[in-house]
Amino acid sequence: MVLQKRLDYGFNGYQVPTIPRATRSARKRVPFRKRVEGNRISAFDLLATVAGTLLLDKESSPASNNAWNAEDQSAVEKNNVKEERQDGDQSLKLETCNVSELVPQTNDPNYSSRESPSLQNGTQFGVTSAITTSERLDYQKLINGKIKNEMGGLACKVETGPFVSRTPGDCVEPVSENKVLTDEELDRTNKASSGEVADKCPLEDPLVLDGKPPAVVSSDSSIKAPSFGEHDPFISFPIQQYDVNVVSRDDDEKSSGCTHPSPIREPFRSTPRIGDRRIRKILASRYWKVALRSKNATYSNYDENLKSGYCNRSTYKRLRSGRNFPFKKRKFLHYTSESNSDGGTIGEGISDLPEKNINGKASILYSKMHGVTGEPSSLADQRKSFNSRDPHVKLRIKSFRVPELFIEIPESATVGSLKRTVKEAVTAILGGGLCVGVLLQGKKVRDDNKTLLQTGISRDNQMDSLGFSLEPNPSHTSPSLCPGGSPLTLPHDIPLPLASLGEEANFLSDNSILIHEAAWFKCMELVSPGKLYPANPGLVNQVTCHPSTDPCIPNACDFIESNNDCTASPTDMFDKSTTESKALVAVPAMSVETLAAVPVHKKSKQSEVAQRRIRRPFSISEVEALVQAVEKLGTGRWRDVKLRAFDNAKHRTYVDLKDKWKTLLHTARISPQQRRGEPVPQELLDRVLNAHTYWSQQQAKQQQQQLPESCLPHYNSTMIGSGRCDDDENILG
DNA sequence: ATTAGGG
DNA sequence: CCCTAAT
Repeated sequence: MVLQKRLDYGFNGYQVPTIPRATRSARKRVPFRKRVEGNRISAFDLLATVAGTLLLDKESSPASNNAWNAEDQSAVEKNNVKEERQDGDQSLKLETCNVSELVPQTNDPNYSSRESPSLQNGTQFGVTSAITTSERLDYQKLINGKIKNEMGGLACKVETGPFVSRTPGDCVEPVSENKVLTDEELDRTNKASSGEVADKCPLEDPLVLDGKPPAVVSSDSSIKAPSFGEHDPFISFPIQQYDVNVVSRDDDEKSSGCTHPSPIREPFRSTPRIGDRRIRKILASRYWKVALRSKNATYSNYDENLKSGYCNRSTYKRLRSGRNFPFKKRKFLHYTSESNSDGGTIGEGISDLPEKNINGKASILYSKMHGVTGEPSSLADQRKSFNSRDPHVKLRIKSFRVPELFIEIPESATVGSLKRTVKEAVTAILGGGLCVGVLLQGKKVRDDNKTLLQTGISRDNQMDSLGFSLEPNPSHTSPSLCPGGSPLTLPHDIPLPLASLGEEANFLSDNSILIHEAAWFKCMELVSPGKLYPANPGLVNQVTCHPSTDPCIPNACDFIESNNDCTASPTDMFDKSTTESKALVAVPAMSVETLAAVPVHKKSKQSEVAQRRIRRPFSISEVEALVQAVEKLGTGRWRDVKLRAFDNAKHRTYVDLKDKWKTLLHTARISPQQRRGEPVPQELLDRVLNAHTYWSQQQAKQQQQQLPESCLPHYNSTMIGSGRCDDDENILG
């Protein structure tokens, strides 16, 4: 129960920082954003925290959880029926967590064209598949703020699908994921598993290495593709894998680029039964581990827990949607880069590996990387440019994938604009927002100063296990990317925990993590499960950062609550709620508002521009209509002016009209020489002045005399010589 | 949600 | 046009 509350509580404010301005009608006023600087927490701290928490959670009784849930569900449903279809946001997500396929070449010409199936299919794609599934599911939940009822069964299936074949209704083992993770954590931290000993390095797991991607990939299409909202002009396309590679792979086809809603009920592709617990555990842990690298996966972790643990999709949905209500209308014009790179290695100069470590030839390779969007097919051809001089290491990277993108675009947008948008996003990523990671035998090569020879890359026997990964560069605020937060990328192999932070965590170059207040909130929740910390916007939270030198050994948590000025504890809300279910409804709503306040990341200028509405100068006829309406209605009734004269102009809000009147007035008052833009006929400007004068007088009179409206004089537009007052709507008549 | 006003 | 404050 505690877990349930905590999870719900902590998962908000997610994309709050990025509040794009789309169509005016769709824009949602959001509370003043505040910054909470200095929320720092090390990934390891969080790991330790959550690991411990999960250990506790694992012990919680599923039965009791379900009991609570069943009870709660009805209550929640009653309270939130209206949230059923609050949002039809559709977003386009280009997702990939991928790694290049690298085809090492020896001097043996016969070897040159050989692929590295183990690395590709096993190490990378298998993982990717798992992530993709979970992320997509979660993504849909997040974006749409809803889960179709049909999703419930699916949700359970999704949770286990990739790993163990289960029947659709199988929702037992609600904390199975936790359990798996916990075991994994124990493996990692104590080098001793509570159960069987899993491979220390999952990447080396034979099943993963040479196995095909989990069949769940093919079922991805059944999860994504949310239905279009009726009132939402935006379309989202969950394009999970934006594969720019040259080599087509069947594995990915079904999960890539699907933009069409698919029957959610499509049965989950039955996965080859893997009964072995150990394998399952490994896979699951991998799933967790990788999933956390995406903010979406972030949620999926908990979401899965939530769903699987309580088998109650309705409650889940409502809680979810309830929490998200402030954002239901939010539109995302920007595109956000999200890291879910498999490597998880970020920073520390890995990005410059091509130049440094692969002399000469590397530059070609690198430039080709950047040119991926333009002419990806030429990548493979670059192989020929690798001369075969002995001291050189010859590499062939057959493909790269761009990191995950998240794009939302109005459905009124043209296909061309969609293409451009995607292109820009991809280009932006490739243009500098990337790190390149090097993987050797599944391990990240962090020391950039080592030579290839020293590292062993030059040895033929190592070539099979050499890989590259494209990863968003957290320190790089790529233009048009990440306006609301840097990608969730971990400096080390950080399993699950940070997933809970999602986009709210920014990883800094010093291995510390700048977290949003929401993230802080989650942390505190995890640290003190019994206590619901208030999400006080003014709260300055700090978590010291003690990155461990051993990525496998998380440090102890060291939270420092610098100013816990709790004024309104959410627990108070529980006190007023008779039932816990109500509290569960209430708390998320509160947390949303508060959590909504914390964009840590500063928006780049370009993203700012991208979000800004396009400038649409008023035409003369529009000015005419505006002037006429104001003459009739007076100033200060902009809503009426809008309805009267601009009801059809969706892009003109009453605020716009008010602003335009303001500028018109200003224009009328300045000399013609000072005016810019399309000249407004002097006649109109005169009318503006007259109307303004008149209505100002009326306003003054009204204030002085406190006369009722019916006594006010009739404004006669003919007094300025041009207009006629034939308007029956003139209330002053 | 509107309105008013500064930027 | 944006953003905020005040209704």
